[in-house]
Amino acid sequence: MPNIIAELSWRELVNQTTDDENLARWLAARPRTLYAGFDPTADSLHVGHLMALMILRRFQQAGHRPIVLVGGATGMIGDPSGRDEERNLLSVEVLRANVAAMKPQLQRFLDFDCGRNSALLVDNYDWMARLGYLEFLRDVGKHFPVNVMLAKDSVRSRLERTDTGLSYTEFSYMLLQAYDFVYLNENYGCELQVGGSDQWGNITAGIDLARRLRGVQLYGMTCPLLTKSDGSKMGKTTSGTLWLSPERTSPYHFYQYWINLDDADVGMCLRYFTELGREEIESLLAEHRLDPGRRGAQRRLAAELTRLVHGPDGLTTAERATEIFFGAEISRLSDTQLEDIFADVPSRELPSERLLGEGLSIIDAMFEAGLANSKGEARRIITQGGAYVNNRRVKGIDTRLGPANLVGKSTMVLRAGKKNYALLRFA
RNA sequence: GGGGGGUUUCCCGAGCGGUCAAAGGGGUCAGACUGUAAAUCUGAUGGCAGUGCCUUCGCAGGUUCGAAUCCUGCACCCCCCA
Repeated sequence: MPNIIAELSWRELVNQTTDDENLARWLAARPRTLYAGFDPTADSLHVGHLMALMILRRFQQAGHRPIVLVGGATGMIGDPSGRDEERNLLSVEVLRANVAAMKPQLQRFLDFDCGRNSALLVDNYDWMARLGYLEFLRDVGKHFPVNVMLAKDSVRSRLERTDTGLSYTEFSYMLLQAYDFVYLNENYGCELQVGGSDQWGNITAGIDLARRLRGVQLYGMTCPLLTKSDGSKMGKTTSGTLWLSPERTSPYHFYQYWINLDDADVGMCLRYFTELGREEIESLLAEHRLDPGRRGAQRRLAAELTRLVHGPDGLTTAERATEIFFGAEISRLSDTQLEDIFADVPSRELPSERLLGEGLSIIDAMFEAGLANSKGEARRIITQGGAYVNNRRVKGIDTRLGPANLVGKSTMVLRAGKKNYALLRFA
């Protein structure tokens, strides 16, 4: 079997393991079953999940069996790890819907139908829900010394803060996750848990519990926490999270995020998120150093990821839109071409009468198109020279738009700043 | 249950009863420079109309010519003692 640890190591995906000496050998001996947990806090996965997904994917390709555990139960509690505030709890119905929505996305990364190492999707609600409190305290809680729990990073850091507290509910979280591991071991032969470095405490808690409860030795591995060189969170933009579902984040925007990635982060992302080999990544980075302006590494990264997440069609759409937005002349396009290319761009329909007579004021146009949240903001953008109609800068605040400004028969392309487009259609 | 501290515009945070749409920082947005990058610099940053009106300082009342600033009640948060 391929040496999965070696593979993960050169990609710098290994932060810590519970057995540095033997883990590689243990994994090479025969196919193993491993799991990673995902909180179903939304109806889509996002970029923050990518690293764990890719790790599971690599394990599967190396012949191991990955289990995706969604925390239908633990999501109701909330993991305090890496959180500086108490969480809001989610309702059962919402969690259910979220879990269901995640499945098709997972299928892009993992093969759920490939024989003996098919991936598995489990929801801990299925076993947690019927667990009685007394039973749980007796069988699980008994094995957790409170002083050990208090020493865990996730708990201690929260207790050190004076402005927020830590509820008993969140404090108990690690017991639940520990129990998950034991449960998966008993029922699916799962012996390894992987997660972000902030999961270390929870993972080791599970390993301890398994040893005390069943006398079995389980393993854990964490990957580094994903942060960008400037300290901001990967996959977060001003407009919010970068989601994996096309409904929430269009392929174009997804693609653009990676194109725009800082030089400093592109190597890391290629290693973490793509399946390109070591040599190929090295040579991409070498080229990039010679001519960073071409953004060759970013382009490749964006292409690989967009194809993986949105398929070849999604990639094509994204690339074509990019071409137009950052190059070609808009005025030559027909209505159908526009519709195609700008499919991702927010559009707004207005009655065509508004173009007649005096015409539509540029302030109203920017506001109606959603490029400004208020007319004051529209005014500001225009005054400062950031407003464009069909990629031509608008000269002044008194500009009015008439039928002459239409591209094709009924469309107008507005832009605020360098990259924010919106369409106005007139019917 | 008792005592103390807190709740300000996107975030942090300052705010003598009037000159507070509210300092400062961060963020964000736009511009310049660039490589659809980073850094830097400039400007903007409650809403609508323009030198005025409206909404905002946890919630609800009250005192006052006038309150984010004072009083009362309520809610939530934190800390300490039981």
